[in-house]
Amino acid sequence: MNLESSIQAIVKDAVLQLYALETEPALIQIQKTKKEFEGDLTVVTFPFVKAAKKSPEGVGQEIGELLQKNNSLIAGFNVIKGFLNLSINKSYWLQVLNEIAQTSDYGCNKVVDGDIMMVEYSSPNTNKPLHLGHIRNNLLGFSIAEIQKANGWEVVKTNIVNDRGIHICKSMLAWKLFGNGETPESSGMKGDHLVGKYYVKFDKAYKAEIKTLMADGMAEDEAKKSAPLMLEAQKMLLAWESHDPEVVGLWKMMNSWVYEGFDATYQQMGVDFDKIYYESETYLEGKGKVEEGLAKGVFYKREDGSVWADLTADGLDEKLLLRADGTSVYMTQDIGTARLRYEDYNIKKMVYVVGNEQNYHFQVLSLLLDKLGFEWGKDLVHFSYGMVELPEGKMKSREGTVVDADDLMAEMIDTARETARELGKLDHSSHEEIEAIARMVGLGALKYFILKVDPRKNMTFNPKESIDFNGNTGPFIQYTHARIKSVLRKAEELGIIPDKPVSESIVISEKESYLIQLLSAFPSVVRESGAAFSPAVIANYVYDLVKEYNQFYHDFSILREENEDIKYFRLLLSANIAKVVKTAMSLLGIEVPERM
RNA sequence: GGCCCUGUAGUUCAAUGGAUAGAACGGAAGUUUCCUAAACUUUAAAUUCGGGUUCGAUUCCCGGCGGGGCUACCA
Repeated sequence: MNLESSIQAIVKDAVLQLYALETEPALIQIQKTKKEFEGDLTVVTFPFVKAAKKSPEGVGQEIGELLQKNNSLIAGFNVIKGFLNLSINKSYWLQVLNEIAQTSDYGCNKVVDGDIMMVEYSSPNTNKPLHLGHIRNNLLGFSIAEIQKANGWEVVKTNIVNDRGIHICKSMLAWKLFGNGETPESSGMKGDHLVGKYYVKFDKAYKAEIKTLMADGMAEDEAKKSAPLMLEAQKMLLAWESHDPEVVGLWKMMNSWVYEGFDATYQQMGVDFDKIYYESETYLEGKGKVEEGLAKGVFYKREDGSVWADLTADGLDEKLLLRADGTSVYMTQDIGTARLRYEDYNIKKMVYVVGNEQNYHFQVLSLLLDKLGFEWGKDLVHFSYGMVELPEGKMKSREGTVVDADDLMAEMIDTARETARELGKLDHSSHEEIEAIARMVGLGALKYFILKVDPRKNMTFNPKESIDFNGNTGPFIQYTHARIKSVLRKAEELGIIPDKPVSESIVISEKESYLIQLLSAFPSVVRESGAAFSPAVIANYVYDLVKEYNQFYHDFSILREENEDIKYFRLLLSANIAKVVKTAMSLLGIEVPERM
């Protein structure tokens, strides 16, 4: 039983005794006391005022007195307006610290017991390299997977690679026409970037064709449809679908370049997958289900042969499921992939990490799966996140305003290395160590920058302003961890290792008990972040913790403290803050260095 | 047009219906014989507008204004 629910229970009894008011303990509002007031926990008294027929202050005073009299946990209280601020006994906090210190997997909850959750994220197209939008997707996907693991789920991280379709044919065609046999080896380019180059080349040449056609008097729509390059790309797609060996050979070769590139990017980013699905292998899977739905009368066929779902009764539109020529669309494929996944794994919960521009799609998907009789259709989770925008608006790959993932990560690492050099931080470190730390810090800055924002909201990234390394940033948190580790190393040289409980009778400061209180909140933060699908909850928590610790570090001596018990206590406190920081950051997919 | 999301300091972000709306960057002013100054301290600076519900609204509801998205036989 945690402190908050204990207090709720005691307050419930007090209210019953004083005012004969029956309340649900869970409805009693307990909050952490604001920093500017004295106390640890605050009871909001307004809800009892009516039954008590007294002023909020009076109610607070009465409850406070009763609690203090009857409960040794309460060391004191004060009432301000309708807020009853309770001070908790310091020995209680020391006891809490000792418990935290002895819990090796502190922060992990058994909210569920090993049920399988599948998290789909990344889902790239194989015609261009990953960009900043993918970075947000990948970081959120990886992080939420880690967070759900910490909450007891067995998580299967999955990726569906969009490796077929007209857009893939475009880069293939451009390479065939303009490539002169260029390969990653011959050009020294990373495979995904090389393929992306031809995707851009296609678009340029295609636009030129449209322009020419329009100059000859053709309407724009018509020109777009009849440009020779587009017709050629469509022909290529048909050839691919009929397994034309030459086209398939080209496709395999170029895709293998892309995968090599993606693998490098994923590895640098520190994300991974347990199971990868390829659209080329799954895109026909949904058709059977649609036919089934058609037979059941859930869907209907139009005169031209196309198949539709009528969702107007559910407040949505009509949705196409099979084209007139019998080929499948995005929605059909997602139905098929979902079916496959549930055959492959005993999934209890399916999570799609996909941008909020597809909210409608997933609303429909959920409904369709439900109509098709999948009992899990209704409660699939669309982890919908906001776009990353530039100051001038949306990133547009065709206008060359996308921020490339590889470039950005490399820049961040360079900046980290340069900053460390300027500060003279790593003058005595080996080359390998400097590189490892620069990578941790550079990526830490980037990842924290992205993850601290509420995932649902759009966020702005200004490429001209570099991501900060000071203030509310990843490096700030990493630095604090490194500082603590440094103190712990020095303590170890003195023969002090904080691995035993501390005496619960020593006198500690408000700052110190507040730090313990923050530590004690960690498991519920992890739970809340999992329930809300928000890594930002953890990011904000760990920042608060570290900010408080830095003030403590500045104002208190640790190793120079003369009282041995207090010195030991501060070491134990510091060690456990480092432990929680490390765990919390790992849930964000961010590593923390031992020194920096 | 219809549907959905969104609007907080100059900027980027916080705030289960609760106290004097928190931070960071940027601005101004400080702290280093002392465990790492990527730190710490002080300071100026914000809830788009109008109604409603409530003891109490940045938060919930209605309306106006602004921003974004979806509304493809693309994925």
